[in-house]
Amino acid sequence: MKVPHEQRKDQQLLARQQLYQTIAAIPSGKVASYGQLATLAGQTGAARWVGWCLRHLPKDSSLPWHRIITASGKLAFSPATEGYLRQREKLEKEGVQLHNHKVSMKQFQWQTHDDTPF
DNA sequence: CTGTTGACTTAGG
DNA sequence: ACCTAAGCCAACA
Repeated sequence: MKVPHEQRKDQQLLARQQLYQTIAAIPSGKVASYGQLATLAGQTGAARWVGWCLRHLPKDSSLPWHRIITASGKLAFSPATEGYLRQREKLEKEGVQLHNHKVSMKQFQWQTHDDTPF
């Protein structure tokens, strides 16, 4: 039996792993929002937490972090920043085009009907 | 322990 | 369509 402190730590770790797993499940060419991922990872309403996790992502991580955008269809980075350009580059490489700093709703929400892996 | 900050979201103006 | 205010979670000073 662990002390509550450690249980909480384990919970957070588990949540992060679930989040990573969810992110990894995003198909190429599609994108998802922060809040959406938070919900799928069992942390409904924790969009900022998702942002925090991505910010502290290991450099060598192979997660498709670039497929994560805001709920409004825009990139979370400010335009003209390095992060914005990197993400945009990766997205376009996968066929996701940005129209005036925004992503088309069609590529948004990767889980269209019943092909959800959950 | 309070306040701030950040790869966010939603509801109202 | 853009701006604000509140709410959200974790980390840091």
